[in-house]
Amino acid sequence: MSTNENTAPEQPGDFIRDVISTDVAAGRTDVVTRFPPEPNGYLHIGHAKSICLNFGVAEEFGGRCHLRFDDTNPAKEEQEFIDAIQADVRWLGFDWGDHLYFASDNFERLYEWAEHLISEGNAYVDDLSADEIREYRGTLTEPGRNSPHRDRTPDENLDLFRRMRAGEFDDGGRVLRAKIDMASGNINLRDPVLYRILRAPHPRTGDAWCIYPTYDFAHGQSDAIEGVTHSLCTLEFEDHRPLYDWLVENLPTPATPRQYEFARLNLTYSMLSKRRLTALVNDGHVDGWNDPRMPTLAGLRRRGLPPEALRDFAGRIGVTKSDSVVEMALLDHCVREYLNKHALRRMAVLDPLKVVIENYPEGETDELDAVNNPEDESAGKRVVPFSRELWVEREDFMEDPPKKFFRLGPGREVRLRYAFFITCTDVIKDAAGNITELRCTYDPETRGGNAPDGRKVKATLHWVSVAHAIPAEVRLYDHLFTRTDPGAEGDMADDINPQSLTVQADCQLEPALADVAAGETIQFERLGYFCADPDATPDRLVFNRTIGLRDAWAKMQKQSGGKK
RNA sequence: UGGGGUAUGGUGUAAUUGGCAACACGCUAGAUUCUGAUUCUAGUAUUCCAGGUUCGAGUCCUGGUACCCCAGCCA
Repeated sequence: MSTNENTAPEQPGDFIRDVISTDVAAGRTDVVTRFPPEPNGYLHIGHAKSICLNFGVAEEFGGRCHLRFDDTNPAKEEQEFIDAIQADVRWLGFDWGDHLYFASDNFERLYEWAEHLISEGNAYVDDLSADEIREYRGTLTEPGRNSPHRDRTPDENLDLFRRMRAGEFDDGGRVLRAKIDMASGNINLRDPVLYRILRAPHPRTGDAWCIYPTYDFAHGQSDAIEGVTHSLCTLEFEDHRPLYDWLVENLPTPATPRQYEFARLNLTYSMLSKRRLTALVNDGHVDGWNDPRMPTLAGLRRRGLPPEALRDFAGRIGVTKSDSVVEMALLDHCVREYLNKHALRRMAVLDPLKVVIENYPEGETDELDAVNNPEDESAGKRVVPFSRELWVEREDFMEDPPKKFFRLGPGREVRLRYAFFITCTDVIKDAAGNITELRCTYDPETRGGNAPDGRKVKATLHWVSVAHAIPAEVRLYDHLFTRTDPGAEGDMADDINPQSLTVQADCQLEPALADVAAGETIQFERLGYFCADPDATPDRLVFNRTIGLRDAWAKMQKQSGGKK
């Protein structure tokens, strides 16, 4: 992932990198970070920011980055997510080597440390119910009250805690709490719960445990056990840092990791909360976690976004502590910029209109050279078949074109890309007045796309030979939501874009598209970038539109108040 | 009338010890073009507010304001 440019620092600095630089300068040269997902859903583009930060920082400072699953709540976690998350991180382009960890690997040690806390008088078993604990906790402005069980002796607590582990109590019957300060302004310090009783099969530990540590009791300790030096997380954990530090201080941990918080990513027209993405999937608003409209890595991948573009995006948005909303247009730009340089060009007609070249001999076929990628000569050329009957894009013809419309119209001459100039001579309609076919003539002298007499045309159209065309379905995706801030007012479901998916069922592709590798993103000339979808069958290919090309004409039409 | 954070163009970020507010995206023009794409050129617009210190403040001081997070036995 490193560039051959040995000068340009591709990643600008940020406050996190500043902190690490300072630490390194002070002699703490070992830099260890970690990406710590909970396996209760799929990764999304917000996670990509964190992944790029954690792995990027580790690489830049010659350290390492761990992949650690924070799997402390078996009620919500599944093996499917564990597998998917690993696949997504790899796809994004990162490698954790041997450093794959699970918080659950530390369950035994965490349990011992809980007993340690109890022995030191720093934790106690509470019999209060969840409701009572909430009530005793106080409010944001009023201090809490001590639990009546707060002053049990260490021996009594030890006995109770061991019996919790042994399964003597019902789920939720008792908890272990840290003994800190029920009057703290920071609610996380009002005797936070460290262990709860929960009988649910754990994807890793099965039914070995019926008590599970909370996030707070597992995260920092896992960092310490792994030797993580810089524990990077999002802003909402800022209030947890005092607790993180308290636990590390009061436990015989092998190291003292430090937590730093940065702002999570927000993106216009999308929603990046795992809880709400889960709801989109479960409520059937999308086809699954990898629906191409989803901001999940699996969805973006299926839509055809290259991981390079995502990494570029992550680098450009920066890392700060201020809440912000990044425009989707920036992501779009990163995608187009990468694909413009790397994607092969092909021709495909999404909404076919037949053109008959009247002066072209029937049954004859010509083979024309076409460049695979004008931005990359090494991509070579291919041959495109031409014949008397062709498909062109329906919207590239207007019977009564306005002055700004450069494309085909009665009596107009345009270029067919890499082929010939053609002139429209007749428009054929059905009984209902719909245009069913165009009759044209071509100029044999313009073979290859240029006129020897130097005459110009105002437009170049993409096309496909009818006799050689491959049928396909093309799925056009738009923003999943109509608002830049879905769910900001009312129900998120009300903001779903009813036109987020448009299916073009009978598209016609040039033959070279027959054997595109699934997952490869290609430019359909003049239309956009498209990616073969696994839904394809032997007799029908399926393509997803990754993103359209910028379209000055469409913009003009929009601005002049819709189409005419 | 709790605690923790954050404020720089439309958006996201930058700005050595206080020294001409910069980069990118977007947008608007124009040039080039066998993709109305790409590329190129130009333009557009910014320091939350009020005081203060200073020759000079985005940066330092004082006082405000706005917004975000926290009352899971979720992470």
